Amino acid sequence: MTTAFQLKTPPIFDYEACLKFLGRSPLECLFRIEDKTIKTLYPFGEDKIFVKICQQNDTGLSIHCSGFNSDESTVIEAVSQYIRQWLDLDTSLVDFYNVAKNSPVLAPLAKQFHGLRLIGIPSLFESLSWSVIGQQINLKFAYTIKKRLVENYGYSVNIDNINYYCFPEPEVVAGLTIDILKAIQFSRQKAEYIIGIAQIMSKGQLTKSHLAQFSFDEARKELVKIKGVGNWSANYVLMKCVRHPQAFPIEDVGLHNALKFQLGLDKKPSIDTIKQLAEPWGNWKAYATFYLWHSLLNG
DNA sequence: ATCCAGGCTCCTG
DNA sequence: CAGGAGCATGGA
Repeated sequence: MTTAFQLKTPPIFDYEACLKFLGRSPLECLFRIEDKTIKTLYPFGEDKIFVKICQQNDTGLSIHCSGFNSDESTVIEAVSQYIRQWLDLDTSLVDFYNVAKNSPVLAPLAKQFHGLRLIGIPSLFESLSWSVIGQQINLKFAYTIKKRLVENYGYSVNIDNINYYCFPEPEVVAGLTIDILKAIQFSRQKAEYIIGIAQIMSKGQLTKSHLAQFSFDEARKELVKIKGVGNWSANYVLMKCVRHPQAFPIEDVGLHNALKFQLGLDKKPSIDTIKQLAEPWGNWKAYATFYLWHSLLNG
């Protein structure tokens, strides 16, 4: 079946700023951007819904869905929720910009990227996996590994001669072996970590809804218990998936480099320096981090 | 060739 | 708890 609808956007929203972040890697394999339209395959139970998103006008996005058997109104609701989470459409940015105004580092970025939303990763398994993959390797290589994992083990549909992919399900990854993952250039450790996470999740011992019931600090402690998930990864997931605004991956090299550049330092700032610097950001540390990451994109 | 990359675990002191 | 070694491997 096919359906189309409009999704209202919040007052402070810049679709093209979001597109720029989404388009940051040519190796991205979970969605495509073409003519300012985002095309992706959204797993919704048995349905793998082909979703096209484009800007309709200043107040809304135009959403087109196809390839589903579920009830139309159910699909519209689910896809709406998915996009609102992905593009963070339900957050008011007014307070963030007030905080940014008083921060020498953030003020210019807030102006430059006005309307940019914290692009998330709604799937818990995907966000955890991506955080593990991204540990201590350059982003290009991380995207390459993700692509191999997705193309080999993710559900795919061919539409207009192009393959669209869903991130692999935990049940699938739980059944893989370390050697299989090493063959697509996971390190042994990362292969162990991601299979372990997949096993925990496929057994239902870790779910996003469960995690969402915890406070930020409780959730962080829960995540850090998982082998392969340290403080950086936990904060990354809480920032991009569970969407705690105070999540702050302070050990992040990209954050360090962005601060170094923004502050005109000759060295990367120390963790202590960053702690002090970020203190006034209060509950907007996740957004601040995201804007700093975005400042590293050129062009 | 050398250093770096969106770190983590495990071991010491 | 803080600090450090070892890990693993492509990119620039």
